This record gives sequence, structure tokens and C-alpha cells, in this order.
Amino acid sequence: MLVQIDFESEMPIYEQLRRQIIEGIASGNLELGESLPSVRQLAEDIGINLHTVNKAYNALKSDGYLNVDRRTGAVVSGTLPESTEEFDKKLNEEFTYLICEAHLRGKKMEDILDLCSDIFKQYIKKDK
Amino acid sequence: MLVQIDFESEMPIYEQLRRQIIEGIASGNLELGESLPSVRQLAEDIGINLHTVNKAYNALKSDGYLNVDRRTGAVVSGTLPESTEEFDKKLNEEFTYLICEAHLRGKKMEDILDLCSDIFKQYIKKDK
Amino acid sequence: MLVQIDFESEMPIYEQLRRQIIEGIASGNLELGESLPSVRQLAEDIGINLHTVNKAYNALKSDGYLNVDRRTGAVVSGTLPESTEEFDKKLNEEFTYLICEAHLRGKKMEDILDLCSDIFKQYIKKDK
Amino acid sequence: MLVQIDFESEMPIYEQLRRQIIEGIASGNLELGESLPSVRQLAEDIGINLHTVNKAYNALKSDGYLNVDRRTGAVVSGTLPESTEEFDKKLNEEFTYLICEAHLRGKKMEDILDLCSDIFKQYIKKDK
DNA sequence: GTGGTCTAGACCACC
DNA sequence: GTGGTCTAGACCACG
Repeated sequence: MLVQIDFESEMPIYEQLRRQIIEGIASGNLELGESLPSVRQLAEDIGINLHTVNKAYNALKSDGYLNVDRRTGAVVSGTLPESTEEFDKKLNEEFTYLICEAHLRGKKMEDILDLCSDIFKQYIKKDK
Repeated sequence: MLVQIDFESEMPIYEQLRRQIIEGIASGNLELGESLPSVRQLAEDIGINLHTVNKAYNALKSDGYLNVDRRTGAVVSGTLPESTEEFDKKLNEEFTYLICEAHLRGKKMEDILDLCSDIFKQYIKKDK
Repeated sequence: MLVQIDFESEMPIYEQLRRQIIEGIASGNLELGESLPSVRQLAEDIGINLHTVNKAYNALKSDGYLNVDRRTGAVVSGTLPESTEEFDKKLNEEFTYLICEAHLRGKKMEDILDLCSDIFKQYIKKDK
Repeated sequence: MLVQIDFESEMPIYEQLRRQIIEGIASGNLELGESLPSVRQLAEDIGINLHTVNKAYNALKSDGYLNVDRRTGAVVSGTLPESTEEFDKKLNEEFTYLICEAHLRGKKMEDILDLCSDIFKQYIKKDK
């Protein structure tokens, strides 16, 4: 799996990494149960500090996406977390904001729905 | 227009404010050309720092949503900004991440499309 | 509130700190909504690194005991987290282990119950 | 006696093993003077490293729960260790922390005492 | 002045 | 060799 960090971005590096791993799992590039590189290895590959990788891994761990300990290293969780009320709320808020701004920029409802369908078709290759 | 700040949120106050103004314009609660409260006034109403409101207004100005000058105060732009390549890219990235995580949490494509439609119908009341 | 770290202990410093803050809240030495020292301040007082304090604060934050952000610093949460199935399980396991070992060391059921009552009476001064 | 290791747990394997042996002795599943499997055997049964079993056995030995030597293998002590001041202190500290956190999660003194009684009745079947 | 992020480098526990 | 902990010091975002 390829990781692409934008060092100019306002988004923290660990957050970019976190998101890309989530996208990797969703798209099937990372399979359930698959091992991830060690923090040191990945840090070296990307050219960042190992603590930054560690932070991303631990964030994913506490959300239930990864199992990570010193015995096994980091492994994609075998069973993914269920939807929580909190997540639904966050999802709703984010979508609301994005759709509002998209509307102001001239996007129609159709455009948004098409965009979502396209993303779904392009990224989501495996049912979990 | 009512502004609701969540002081416990991870999201910076100025960003919460910025988003609510965008949502206000999209929903028609704020009309094109309408005047916003002065920086000082809004800061006092919400109970936040004056610089925080300023930061939100300036961010909206540089995106073309507001016109701000010393004499007239802050006014919603009469003509909203066109969609830019940069914006499309950001929109695509955000949607991609959200949809991937939603998928991992068990959401189906239908759920997402329904959510988008619902938001559109609920929030977007006026064509610009 | 007084913090006492045992630098010889096997228990990580941040974990000792975390526990003492929990005990402080339970005993009423720290009131709901009360501000804690800044990470820098507390780190200096104790003579440890600020990142270590930060880690303790963040652990307490993610368990819902503290609110911590750069606007307000660290504050004891106004509403404490509810009991979760996970917590109950952990509690049960820990008590089971401790009681078994205590039994092997000659403690009777009465001794254990007395110990628990005593701790309750000594530490828990306020109903939340 | 059945040993159940949770490889996902934060707790080191040797510590899980150590605790389960203590619980086994307390519950009477392991009798005083009873032989334990050899390090090699147990390691193979559980599917863990030989050194890990060794570490658990040695910890139990130095606490007086096991006699371990090259000829006889590991045997549950015929006479269990007395309570020490050090142990009492540890017990007190652990109970204090657990009770404080339980209180914050809404447990009443009654709940805690009931839990302790239940565990005692369920686990402790034989007097030593 | 507050916490957040990132880097760097050290030592330790576990397996 | 793996992650965990701790230290140290720098810069930034926020209010």
C-alpha cells in the first residue's frame, strides 16, 4: 500500500496517515487481519518520525480499526467497529457542512449524489 | 440567525462560526447582500473573543462568501464564488474519506445517498 | 491537590498520575468542573516531562473524565462517564484476580469486605 | 486446568498466565502440591514462547506460590506464603483505585460489596 | 499562556 | 525486532 503525505497541508501528518489507512481498508488494499509495516519501517519509508506513525496507529487502535501491540506489531482488525450514535452524528454534521458549501459553489443535488456513487463504485471493492 | 458554538468541541471556534455562516447562506437564513453583525457585536453575543470572529469573517472573505470593509462591515456577497478546481479536489477528498469510513462502519451506498438527499431537502431552501 | 509519583515503580508515571487524578475526583479533592494545572505547570511541579503529563491528561480525556483543549486547559468533566459493559468486565476481572490472591495470602471474605467498606468510607466523600 | 490467553489483551501473556495460575490455586482447580506441566509442555499447549511460560513460573516462584527446580519441574507450594506488609499495601492501593473509578462510574458501595461476595462464593471453593 | 504537533534519541518490556 | 515510555526542545494554532 502506498502512502502519500502532503507536508504542506494544514492537516496533521498523523491524521493524513490515519485517513489513508482507513481508505486502504475500505478499498480492500488492506485486508482484514493484514499486517502493517512497523512504526519504524513506515516512518522511514515516508520520511517522518516514528512517533508520528505511532500516533496514527494508536488513534486507529482506539477506534477499533487496528490491533497494535508489541507482540504482533500493527494488524488490521479482524472485526470492524460498529456504527455508533457519535459517529452518525459526526457523519451527519460533516456531510451537512460539505453539502451546504458545495451548493453555494453551484453543485446541484444530482452532482452530489453522482459524486457519492462514483466514490463508492471506485473505492469500495469488497464487502466486509 | 442563531449561532451555536460548542465550546467542548475539538473544532476551533472560528471554524465552527465559519461553517455556520456558510450553512446559513446555503439554507437561506442569510440572504445574499444581507449585513452580518459587526465583529464586536457578534463576539459579544456569542461570548467569544473579538479576534475569533474576525478570523472567521476573514476566512469567508478570502473565499468570496463575504465582503468585508471598514465602512460597511461584513456583508454576504451578492454573487457567490464559482467552483474552483481546488474546491472540487477538496470536496472529493473529504467525501472519499467520509464515505470510506462510513462504509467500514456498515453504511451502504443507499444509506449515504439517502443521507445526502435528506440534507439537501432539509437545508437547501433557496436557489442562489 | 497533591501528586505523589514513585519513580521506582513498575507502573508508568503517566498511569500513576492518571490514577491519582481519578482518586482525586472520587474523593472530592478535585471537584467537577475544577481546573487542573497546565501540563507545563504540573510537569514542573512533579519534575517530569510535559509530554508525560499530556499523556495522562489525554487518557483521562478519552475516558470522559477530563475536558482538555488549548482554549480552556484541562478541566474536570462536569458530567462523568456512565458505566460501560467493557468497564464492568474489567472491574470484574481485576477484582477476581485480587480476591483470589488475597485469599491465598490468608484473607477471609470478611477481611475483603471490611477493606472495601473502609476504602469507601475513607475516600468517597461526596455523591456525584 | 484450562488456560485461556487473550492475545489481543494489553496485559502481557506471562502476566495473564501468572494470574490464571493464582486463580487456579485459589479456586482449587490446582491443588497444593500438584505438579504443573513442564515449561516446554505448557508453552506448546498454549502456543506461546517457552520463555514466556518460564517468566510466569519464576514470578510465581519468587512470590512463594510455586516450587520450581530442574528435577521435579514446577509444583504448587504445599504451604502458601503469608501476607506481607508489602502485599497488603499493594492490595490496598489496587482496591482503592478500582473502587474510586467504580464510584465515578456510578457504582454504589453495595454494588462493590455484592461483587466481592459473589466472586468469593464463585471462585473460592476450598480453604487452603 | 494554553495544548497540539513533530522531531530526535534513549532505554525498556515483550516475544 | 516490536511497540511502550520518557525526555528534550522546537514551532504552531488558538483565544
